[in-house]
Amino acid sequence: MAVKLNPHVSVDCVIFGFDGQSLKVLLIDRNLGLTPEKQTAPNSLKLPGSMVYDDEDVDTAAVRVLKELTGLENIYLQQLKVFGSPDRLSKKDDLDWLQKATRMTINRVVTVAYYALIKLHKAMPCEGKVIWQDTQNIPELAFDHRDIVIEGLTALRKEVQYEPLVFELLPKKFTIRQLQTLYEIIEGRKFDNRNFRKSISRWQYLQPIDEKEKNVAHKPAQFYRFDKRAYQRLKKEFFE
Amino acid sequence: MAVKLNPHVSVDCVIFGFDGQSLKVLLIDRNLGLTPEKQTAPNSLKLPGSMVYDDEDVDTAAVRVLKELTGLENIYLQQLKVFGSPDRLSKKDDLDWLQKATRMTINRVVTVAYYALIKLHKAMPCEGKVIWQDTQNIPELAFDHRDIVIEGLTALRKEVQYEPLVFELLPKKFTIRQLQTLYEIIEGRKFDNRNFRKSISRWQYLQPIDEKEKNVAHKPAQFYRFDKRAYQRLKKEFFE
DNA sequence: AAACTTAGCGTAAAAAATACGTTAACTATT
DNA sequence: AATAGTTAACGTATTTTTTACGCTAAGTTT
Repeated sequence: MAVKLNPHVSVDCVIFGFDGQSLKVLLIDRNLGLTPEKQTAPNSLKLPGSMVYDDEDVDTAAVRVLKELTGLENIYLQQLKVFGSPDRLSKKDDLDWLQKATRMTINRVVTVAYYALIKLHKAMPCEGKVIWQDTQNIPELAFDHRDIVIEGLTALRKEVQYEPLVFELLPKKFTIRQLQTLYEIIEGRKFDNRNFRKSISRWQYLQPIDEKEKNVAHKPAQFYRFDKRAYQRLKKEFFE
Repeated sequence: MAVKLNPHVSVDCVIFGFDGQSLKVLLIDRNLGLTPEKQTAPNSLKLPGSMVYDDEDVDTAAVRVLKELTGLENIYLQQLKVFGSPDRLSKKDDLDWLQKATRMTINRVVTVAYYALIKLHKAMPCEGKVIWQDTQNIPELAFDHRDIVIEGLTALRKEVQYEPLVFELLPKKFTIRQLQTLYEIIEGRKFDNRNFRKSISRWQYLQPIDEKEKNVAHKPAQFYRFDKRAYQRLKKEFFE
């Protein structure tokens, strides 16, 4: 490895995506491509992450992990929480894997967890190499990564109440139905469609575009887009 | 020092207190008690913090810092954010001080910032040794501690909207006026007293006690207390 | 006893949230 | 060509919450 690592601090990213049906989280199978004897036994799924380079900003390390994996930049990325228990690496499989992956003897890593929101329909270099796990059903993962995912879900559910995060997960053009479905999935409750429309009709940053659904066996829905500039302007005005 | 340190990860605590008039943050003067020639030049004020011990949970380190300083336990304490820029220690004074304080050559520390809320009127062992700085006016501090304080204020302002954090800052018994004043200071805006009373009258966890103000030159105010159990019960019911 | 000061209640109006029914526009099927 | 099936999109009445604003109460000081 060319770059010097800081063997004490890592970053891990909980990357969320929405496929129209359900909320997914990106997981990596650390056994993928390894010969059977090199593989670690169960819980081979983990979050994407990396040690922080020796002279690298921690936040930058998270951006790097995202870029390397998805090819995407300018993604919504937030610090989630630090996981700093001294026995985070207590499972033997995890320790072994870490040693092989970093070629260092490590017995403690404090990790800074981030969560990111991406538009799932975009083509990504990691396609086929990663697992998009449904967030309704998170299996046991490597290290304390299951806890991290759950913490990420909690944070997303909270933040989505106050910030228009859903637009980071939806495609550029979307219908009101898609918007409502996504809110319903994240918040885990149903909305009355008529009242939902009424409430979002106040959002000046939600703009209809000159396009409708096609080839659907029902009345085609209007497409909308998120006007980020309008949103930021309104937010600024609000604070003045 | 008897305990082995992890020279890469530290914790820093933004400790808030309310004296009835204004919101304060606890700062330490690192020159205090040093002979003049040993003192570091300007910006000698810093947040309380510590390196994380080698086998210590990061959260536990923050609890320890709080306990050592204030003697208090079971304090409201939340992770705030990680400050992980590689040039956090860029000021020469800061590096020198760190070297003296830890007796180690350190060129990078990732710090996990926490914020804590305490009841200011309680007696504390650190009394006289620390500075309670008004949050309206935070001077330049050591390291990036000014940024950390500002981040702490932002987090407090946000959280106070959704959680009854104010009761961690108020004395056990308090008046509605004190409660309102604290909200006004944290949120930086005024409330209509009549409407304020109306809105809090729905809070079932806010309970009048059998005591009123004494020796005040006006109608004495009713004292109230925060019923934490009732709050937790109501919160639990809400999520079911 | 009069003046001063903050506590504490109440009502009317506006805004937001909730509950609920019907028509519109398309495709697929006969 | 007509019918059935499906989701889009709109509107109104009711309840709840928020906002705006005025007056009396209960102490201390002079």
